[in-house]
Amino acid sequence: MNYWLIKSEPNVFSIKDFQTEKQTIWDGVRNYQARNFLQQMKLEDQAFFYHSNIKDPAIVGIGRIIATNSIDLTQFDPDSQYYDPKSTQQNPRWRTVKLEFVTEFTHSITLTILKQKFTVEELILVKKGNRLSVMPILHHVAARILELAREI
DNA sequence: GCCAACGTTGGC
DNA sequence: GCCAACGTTGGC
Repeated sequence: MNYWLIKSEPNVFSIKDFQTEKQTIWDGVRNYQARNFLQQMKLEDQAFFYHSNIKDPAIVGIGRIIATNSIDLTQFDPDSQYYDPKSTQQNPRWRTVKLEFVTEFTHSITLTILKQKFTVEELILVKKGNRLSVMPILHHVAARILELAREI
């Protein structure tokens, strides 16, 4: 079982929304590196849920992968903001996964804390200017994040 | 709201 | 294939 981190702007989709809706399709990813990581996700992998683009960005909870490597249908929808006119049904560009809500941390782990606890090599998230919205998390880093979620 | 960092686009 | 211009992300 592997760990990932996915970013979401809480104004758009928050951990509370996730909890309420129980499941969500992680569509709209339009970055090749992030797409490739989405494709590598396996059933039962877990994803740390990160709130970005707010005053105190933080890891706020966890989701679990319940469907892998699905076609992202929004790429074919001209009315979607994620519409990609260059993608074809024969050769779809963009993939997605389905996630199930697992937990919201009682104490979220802020970016400030993450920067104190982890190096850029351990956790690319803490690198200045990093914009990757889907990334793998090393096992030992995941274990320490889970500890932090209990300790704080 | 600013702007650094980065990815993408398109002219050449 | 290079790279300037542009658009977006996201921390601050």
